[in-house]
Amino acid sequence: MASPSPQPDALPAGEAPDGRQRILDTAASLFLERGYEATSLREIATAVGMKAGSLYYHFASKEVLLQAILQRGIDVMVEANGEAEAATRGADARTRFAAHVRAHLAALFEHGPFTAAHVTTFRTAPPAVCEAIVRERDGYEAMWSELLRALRQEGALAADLPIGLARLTLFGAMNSSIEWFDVERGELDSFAETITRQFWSGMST
Amino acid sequence: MASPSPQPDALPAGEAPDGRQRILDTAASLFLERGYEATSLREIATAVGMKAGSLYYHFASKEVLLQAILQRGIDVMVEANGEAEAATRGADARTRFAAHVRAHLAALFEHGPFTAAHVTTFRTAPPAVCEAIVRERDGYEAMWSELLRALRQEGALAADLPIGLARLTLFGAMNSSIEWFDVERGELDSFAETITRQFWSGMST
DNA sequence: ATTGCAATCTAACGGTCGTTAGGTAGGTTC
DNA sequence: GAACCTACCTAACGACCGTTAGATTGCAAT
Repeated sequence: MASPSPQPDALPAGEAPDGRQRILDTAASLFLERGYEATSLREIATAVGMKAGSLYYHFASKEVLLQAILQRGIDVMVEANGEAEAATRGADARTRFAAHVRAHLAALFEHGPFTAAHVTTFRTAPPAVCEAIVRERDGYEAMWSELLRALRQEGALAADLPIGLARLTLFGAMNSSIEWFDVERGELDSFAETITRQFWSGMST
Repeated sequence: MASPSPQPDALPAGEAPDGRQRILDTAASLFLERGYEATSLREIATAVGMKAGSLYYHFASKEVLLQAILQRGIDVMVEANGEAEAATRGADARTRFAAHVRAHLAALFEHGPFTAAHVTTFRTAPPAVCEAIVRERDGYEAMWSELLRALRQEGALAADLPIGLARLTLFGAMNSSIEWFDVERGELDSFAETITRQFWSGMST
């Protein structure tokens, strides 16, 4: 009979991720690429070098596996956001905004497939999984709303800016880059700067 | 043995959609809500009031059904875009831009679930389906790129605006509204105007 | 050497999936 | 009224799915 998950999610220090970690990485990649329902546990197991039944030593069900991945996706975002916050405390408004944009994109492209898999999978995830992680999700969105509200209060953003809608369009633009931005070919810094300028100053002359 | 599809896709004039049409509508809704893989033919058939096997009188396979829906999704977009083009010919740059934004959002929310299902389903659709519709998709995207290029040439958009990237972020922002905009509660006109202003003028003061 | 635990495999279970062959009811045409 | 066509239904097929119980392997501690 399968025992409960024996190890935490974050990999300890250096190298050689163990079985559970490799399952998480591989499954996140496959969920991102093909979707949750279209990916079978046998596919995941084969990619990891196991048999399907062995996955149940690490995860109680496919849904629990997805939940762990989506959870980790938020954790990556929140952490990147916190670092951007700390690194630009006291800086001018545009610099802070740019740092948060860059942090969000870094979570999507530079810290494994977890955040990207979260973004593409959440909407159609099983209800039980959504409910289990929706609180942290709301928390991350609230962090962004508070940032925009603070910038507006400083006079850097338009006084009549609808913050909720502005955040959603910004999220939509950044998250959609999963579908078309190739982190191997483009520089993330210049990409982040372009998106920042686009939203900060608009497209018109 | 099932015969080939006996009727065209567009409903003729007035009322009472026939079997094929109701299958398309229902399947598009379900694909949009739960995703393609997560929706079974038996679910679709039950929702339409049929048995699963009967769907094969109208569609040769589940993939062909999806392809018809995605195709229709593009058709709706292209048509809305063409109307916006015709209705604002000769108008000033911002008016034309706003009309195209409004047309794209109308395709998402006011002409059935086809375009929305297209946007949410295309990325993870079976390769054969993607290849079958990618040409028309590219065509629609080219229409937008040409619009932005024309506006830039008129001097209405920033001379150094990266058109490809600007189009992608705009698409990302508009299409993401599928996840959060409720057409029952909000007015589409004011929503379109807010997004237009956001991209045209930016958020900063 | 023996015990014990962690991690994986084997082999199968019931269920659901997309799909198909063949039947059938009702309307239209000759 | 016989033939035909349209639009469904019935019943099943094989494949694959998530999941489980129990066996197995290898290493660590005793």
